[in-house]
This record gives sequence, structure tokens and C-alpha cells, in this order.
Amino acid sequence: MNDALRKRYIPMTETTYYTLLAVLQPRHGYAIIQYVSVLTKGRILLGTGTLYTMLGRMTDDGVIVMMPESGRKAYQITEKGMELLQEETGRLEKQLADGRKILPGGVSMVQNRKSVAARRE
Amino acid sequence: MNDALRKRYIPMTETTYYTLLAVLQPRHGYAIIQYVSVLTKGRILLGTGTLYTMLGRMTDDGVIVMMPESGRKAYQITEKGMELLQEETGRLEKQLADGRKILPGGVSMVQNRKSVAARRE
DNA sequence: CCGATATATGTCGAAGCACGACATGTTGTC
DNA sequence: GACAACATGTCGTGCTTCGACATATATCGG
Repeated sequence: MNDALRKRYIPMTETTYYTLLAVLQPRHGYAIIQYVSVLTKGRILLGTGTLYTMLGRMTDDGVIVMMPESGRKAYQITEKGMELLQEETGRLEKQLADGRKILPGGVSMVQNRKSVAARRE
Repeated sequence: MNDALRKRYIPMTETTYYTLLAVLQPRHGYAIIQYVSVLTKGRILLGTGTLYTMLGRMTDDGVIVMMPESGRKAYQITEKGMELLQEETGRLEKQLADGRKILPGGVSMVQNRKSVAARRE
């Protein structure tokens, strides 16, 4: 796989990752925003500026393809995109494993104070 | 915890995450670079520009503290920093879980074509 | 004692990315 | 007929990353 592409996309931003997940099935821009919002339970709300800029760049890079579809534009991931998604997933696993290895005793030790309750607001 | 701080640090970049892991114990700049390099088996090589810029910002934000130590400057994580690290670890878990949920059964469903074999190069 | 290498800290500028603000048009519904 | 939801896009700001450059001391072999 192209090395320049890997360098540009890995590590991948959170928004890029979720956008690629969304276009595992063909979806148009607006549908991507909604899908990601539902998937993350409202945690990630993509701005249109972010999304369409990103879709343009990804199309240029051949990571996704655009197929016009009665007025709307549907996007879908390509093989290149799939490879990047897989690779990034592996990287995330490594990072998380490193964190767990070094962080004191899982998550339990953090909850020695009211910090968890306080995080609610 | 401060909301502006959370907004600035989460999602956290890979380099920031590893730097915070490094200063769970007091370490000076150069030692951080080496530690992260060893921890990631050479995958991440922090540039000095990245590192010192980041250390300055983090010190300003109270995420780490600096204590002079015979010519060198040792840095260590604060409670704020700990909270951010924990929160980011949780976010990483969510992202990875979302990826696994949606990505076709490990690698298998993608293999409707010769893509997997081709991925080897 | 000289040069190379490792240790150590830092600045500067270019490039990339996220994102809010703005702009526009359609479709459906009350 | 108006308002909300659907749908796509541009532009500019600001922040971050990171490579290139700058500098200084310490250590060690020849």
C-alpha cells in the first residue's frame, strides 16, 4: 500500500475514522452526519465544513468513491480505505494496550474520589 | 473538571497521549523521547519541536508540572492530567468498540474479493 | 587534546485539519 | 404560505504537528 497515504492517514483523526465507518455502506453527506451521531449516541456531531472538506480530500486520495444518485451524492469506501481502516484499528489497539499496561490498575484507581460523579455535568 | 480543558485535549493526539503516559513518572524532555520510543518499539519518534512545544502548552494548562532538577527540567503529570488520560482511555475504548461492532467480522466479510491476499504487500 | 557522539533544550515556519459562519436550494407538512 | 428538516457546499480562523535549524555540555575513544 501507498506509503504517502499511510503517512497522511495514520494516526487517523476521530472524525475521519467514524466517517470511514459510515461509508462502509453507501451514504450521502447528510446521512453520514446522522449515522455518526446515532452510532456515538450524540457524542460526535460532524460539522458540514468538516465533513465536506474531508469527503473532498478522501475522494481525491481514492480512499472513498463518489457516485451521483438522483440529486444526492453517495460515498462509499474503497479497498484503499478499507486497508487504512484496518490498519488504524490495529494502531488503536496498540495504543490502548500501552495505556492499560502503564496506567495504574485499570480504571478502578481513579474512582477514589468524587471525580466520576462530578463528570456528569 | 474544566470543560474548556476537556474540549482542548479530547480527542487527544497520539503524541500527547504517549507523552502523558511518560510523565506518570517524573521525566525530562530527552528522557520522554527515549521512553516513548522504547515503549512503542520505535513506532513513535517524537520530534523535539513537537515535544517542547507540547510541554510548554501542557504546563500552562496545568496538565503537567515542571520542577527544575540540576540543569535539567523534569516534568510530571498532575491530577488534571490524570483525569484527561483516564477519560481519553475511555474514549479510545469506545472508538475501538464502535469499529469492531461495524467492521465486518474481524476481516472475513471484506474478503469477497482478492483484497485480503493483495493486502500482504 | 581533539573530534564524534550522546545528552539536553529550545525556536521558527510551513502545512494540515477542524470547525463555525455563511450561503443556497429542495421537500414535506401543518 | 411558512417553517422545519433535508441536503450540499465555501471561506476564513485558529490551533496543532513537525521538520529544520540552533546551541550547549558531557563523555569517550584514539
